Amino acid sequence: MAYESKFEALAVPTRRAVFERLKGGPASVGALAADLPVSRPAVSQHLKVLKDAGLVTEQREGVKRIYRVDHDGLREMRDYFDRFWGEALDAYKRSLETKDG
Amino acid sequence: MAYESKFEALAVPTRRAVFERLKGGPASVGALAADLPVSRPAVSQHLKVLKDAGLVTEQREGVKRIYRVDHDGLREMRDYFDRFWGEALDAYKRSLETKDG
DNA sequence: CGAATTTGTAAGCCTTGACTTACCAATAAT
DNA sequence: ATTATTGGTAAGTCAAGGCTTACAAATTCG
Repeated sequence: MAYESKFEALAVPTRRAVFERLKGGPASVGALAADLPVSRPAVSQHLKVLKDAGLVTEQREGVKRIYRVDHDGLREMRDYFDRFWGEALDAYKRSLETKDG
Repeated sequence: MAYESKFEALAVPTRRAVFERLKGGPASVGALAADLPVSRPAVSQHLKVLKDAGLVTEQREGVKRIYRVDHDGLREMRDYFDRFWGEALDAYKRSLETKDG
């Protein structure tokens, strides 16, 4: 799963709010929509984007659909920034050594 | 500096390409544009967004402007996902304990 | 000063996408 | 079977923004 779609998914405030809401635990579409200032279809559409991006999972329970944070997808994003941080600092250190030497 | 603008800034592929290019070291607008399939004004506009988001810094050197990764802004993003990861896992562990107990 | 270099900005085009309402499908309950 | 609950999908509207070309400002060099 590429980063591309994850960055795009998390860029929209409403969609990130859905994602952060799921951080506290699983929830149905209706429950999520009840806490947000947008319509239920809007939430449903956001969940589809998050799911396609690999950031949430869907589990059918009767007529309801329970959404949860996808830990694998979340870890990818955490790793991206951990690595970015390390590489940026390495490059910076190298530039200092070059100037000194 | 809020997360909002940083997520939005990194969501656009071209803009993230600019940011990742800067990870390897500072560069001028023209140098960045030379490596990307968009015009120089486009790169300039992306840099403005990245700067306003606190992800890059600008330093004037004569007629050139050197852009660099803003380590503070980058750390904010890294910390965001580190924290998110921890909190999501905590919530998950709690849910397991509740079910078991 | 006048020409060249480097970059930001303005105007305009055009696609993308977030949101709403309306509708349909699927499961559950009486 | 009929009704209620839950949620995905289609169609349409509207604003946001990425990109380009054209232009202007600032610095450097001869």
